[in-house]
Amino acid sequence: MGSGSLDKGYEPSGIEEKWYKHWVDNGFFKAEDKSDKQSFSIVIPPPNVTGVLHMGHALNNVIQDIMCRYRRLLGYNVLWMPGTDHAGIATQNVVERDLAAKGLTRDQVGREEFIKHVWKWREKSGGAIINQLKRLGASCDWDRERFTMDEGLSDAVRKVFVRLYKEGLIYQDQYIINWCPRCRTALADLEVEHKEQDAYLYYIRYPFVGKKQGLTVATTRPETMFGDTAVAINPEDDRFKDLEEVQVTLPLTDRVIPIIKDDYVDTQFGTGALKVTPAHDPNDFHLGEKHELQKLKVIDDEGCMLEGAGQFKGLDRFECREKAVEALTELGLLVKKEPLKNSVGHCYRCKTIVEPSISKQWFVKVAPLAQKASEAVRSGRTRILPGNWSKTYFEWMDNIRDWCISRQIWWGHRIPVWKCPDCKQVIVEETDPTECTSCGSKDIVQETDVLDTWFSSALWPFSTMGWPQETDLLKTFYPTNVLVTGFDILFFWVARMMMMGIHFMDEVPFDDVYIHALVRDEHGKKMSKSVGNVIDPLEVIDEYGADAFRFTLSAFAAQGRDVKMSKDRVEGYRHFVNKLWNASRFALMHITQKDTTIDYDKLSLPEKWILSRCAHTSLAVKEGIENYKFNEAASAVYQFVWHEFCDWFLETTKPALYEKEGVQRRDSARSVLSKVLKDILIMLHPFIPFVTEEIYQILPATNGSIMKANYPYSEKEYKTSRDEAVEKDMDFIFGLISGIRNIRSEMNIQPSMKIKVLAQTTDETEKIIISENTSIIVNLAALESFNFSDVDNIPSSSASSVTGDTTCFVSLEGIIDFDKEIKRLEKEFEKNTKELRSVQKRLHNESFLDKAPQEVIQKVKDKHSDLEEKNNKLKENLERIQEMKR
RNA sequence: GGGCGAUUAACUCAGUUGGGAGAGUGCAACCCUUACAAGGUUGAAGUCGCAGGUUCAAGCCCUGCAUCGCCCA
Repeated sequence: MGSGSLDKGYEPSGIEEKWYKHWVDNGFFKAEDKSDKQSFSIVIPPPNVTGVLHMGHALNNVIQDIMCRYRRLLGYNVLWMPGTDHAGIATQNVVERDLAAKGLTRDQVGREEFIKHVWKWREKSGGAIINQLKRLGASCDWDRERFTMDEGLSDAVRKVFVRLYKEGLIYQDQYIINWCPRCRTALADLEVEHKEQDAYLYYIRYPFVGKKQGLTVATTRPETMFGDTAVAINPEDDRFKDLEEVQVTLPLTDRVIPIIKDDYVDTQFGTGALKVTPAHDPNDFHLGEKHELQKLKVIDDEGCMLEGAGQFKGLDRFECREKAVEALTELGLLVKKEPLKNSVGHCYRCKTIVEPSISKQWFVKVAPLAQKASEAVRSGRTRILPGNWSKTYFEWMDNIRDWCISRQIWWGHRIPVWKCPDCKQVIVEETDPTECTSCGSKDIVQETDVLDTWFSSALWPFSTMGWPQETDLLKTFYPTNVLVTGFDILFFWVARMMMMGIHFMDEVPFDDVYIHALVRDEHGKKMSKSVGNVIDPLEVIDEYGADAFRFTLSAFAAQGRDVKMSKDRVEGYRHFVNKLWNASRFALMHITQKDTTIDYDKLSLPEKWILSRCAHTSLAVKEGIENYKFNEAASAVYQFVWHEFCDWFLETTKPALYEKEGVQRRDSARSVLSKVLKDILIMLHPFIPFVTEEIYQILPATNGSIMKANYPYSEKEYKTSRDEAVEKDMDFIFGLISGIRNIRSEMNIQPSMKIKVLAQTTDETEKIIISENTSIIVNLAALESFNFSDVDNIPSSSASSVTGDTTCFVSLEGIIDFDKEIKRLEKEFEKNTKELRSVQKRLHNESFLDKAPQEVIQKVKDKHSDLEEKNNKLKENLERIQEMKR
């Protein structure tokens, strides 16, 4: 039970740290390994251990936190599994940079020493992002935090590798792969980013043997010519119909290479003659396989030219390009060069241009795994939301190529393969071998490569829960309910988790995959350091508070659209938090510990109304969160709090609270206020956890932490509270008040000036509603008096407004401006007439009456009579005032 | 070249079984009314990208086009 009061203005800085600590200290984020409660689980997409929190992480984790906090309010046993991945290449780069600052290279320190350096770095500065997630309010079960290089997860990696190898799904082969000459490692196809660049297309003549004439080939990469082992033409190409030559000489070398024919060659591109470099181009590689061409590697691991380049040996590949073109020009073999835009692959970690290169690497044979993973989504076992992403998923899964998993770096899971140099035996076991299983030699050597980081990330949903042990945690929480991620790692990660989960757990890793938007800057541009449009989430939190920031992300997180972020927007939602704060401050002036029960028989109309709207809102928020429509949930509660609870309810209820209507009315108002505020706080807690906890703790009629509260929705409560008839009656009163306020404003009546209003109606129901709520009208429209009048007693100089069947006449004795009032009424009349006409048009349309459903026709008819009635009244009022003017 | 998405008020965007267009910000006017000026009241503002089609009825469904963006090759 709380006590005390709130400071005058909302100040986030003090409260956030305090409550976060309170939650952690009390173990509120902890999942139970075994429980009778329903379970709900999410594994975090592990951020890089080198990472710092950016907007994408913030959105991603706020969404997860909303779901976890919401499920806890529903009484679920919730597991939100946190952790980081070891980001092999990225981390190695960071540590190498550190070493370079001391004038050292990794080769100088050696593998073992280098790994020690990485661990030291990790101790010191790795995982900073974890603390940043805490600033955001993330309610992860931190005691279970995992790291992909932890012992347990490494065991899982080992087991998976061995099993896949023994099943024939992992193999080693010479193949064309993407090589980053800077990181000096192979990359998976996915890890290459293609960017459009300005380049030239060089036309080079390859002379026929002993002749001047030859075939002209077109290439963007002249330096690879030294690796050419054929020239290919399309057999259907008319240009080469009469060609008798079968060989050409390769310029700048003394080699002679064959002319081959293959319908793969695009006759539209270049000259129709294609130089074939099997060792340095993926397409040429396949062509080379087909035609059994030699694969001549001419570029080394650092991007420098090898022997085959002759005089250019040792040059950097791009330098060689220039020099080779110069030499060709001198020989008169460069026919022309023309500008061209082409797509060039870059390393996703260091942005160096990758070199396609032939190399011996380890691969996962993914087709059989992908097929099942694809099927799981096709059958609906796992849902990808929004649904259109499943198309992208299928597209990839169905055209998947084998996954290169070996990396020539040191930081990562070392491939558990040993080779015996004596008898060539390959040993792949779960425990480290000490001797050759075949010849018994002690002289066995372990593979030096490590595994791709994504290989271990692919096991994340079950390796973090203790697999390969059969833990309670796995039984309770696998498969997880949902995976939340951006689409940028749909292939990298989601697809691979699906494959591994299905293969090793016999069950998909998650029921749903929710793909959220990317966060961009306010103009829709991708945030990037080089453009300088990055907004640091931590700075935003410092400035506006985590709650305002979280609410902004939620409110903009519409499905299928990017989130455009700017500090102005956050400021707007900070105002909302402030509004909630002040409404609570007001409530605290009135409610007491005793106001815990509501006497449902003694409620006023506004009280019934706010309870009904509150029930409506709790359902809308529930549905929004459960259907991943966080923006809908956020705006439903925003609308309710600001424009229903604050704007109308608090205002209507003030007289009762100030005891102007007796003690019984006061207590009723207090109890309703107390309940609704409490419900609002709980509904809002998943979105803005800190401020709701702060207020909840102070509320007199609550106990303990808001994290232990129950979400305010049940079918039963909804049925008793929701009352659409009440909402309609209340809307009528509000409409009436707005009508009078409009007159006040348009006629420039000072707020301090109290006015007299006479109402006239023939509708008995409206009469009753009005009489029961006159005081509300008098208060909110700032009236001196409000009375009924009969037809004959219409006050002479008055402005009028029509609501339902009721006309209110605002008496403006001596201050009325006839022209103004005529204009005002004319405008209203015009608007109403326009609407009336369109409705009439539909009712005169026979096919409409014939074919539209009965309810729709009835609705239109009702609308018609309302509009018609209103139009008559407006017309009467207009005529009357025109009469008065004369 | 293939695929996906966007186009609605000045700006940012909502708008699912198709029934006649909404919000926030901004703008204008008035107001320090005892929770809140980080506020209140009132108001102005849109041929829903263009052109066809389906339908009694289209922002929503279909076809084509334009512009912009993303992914894959």
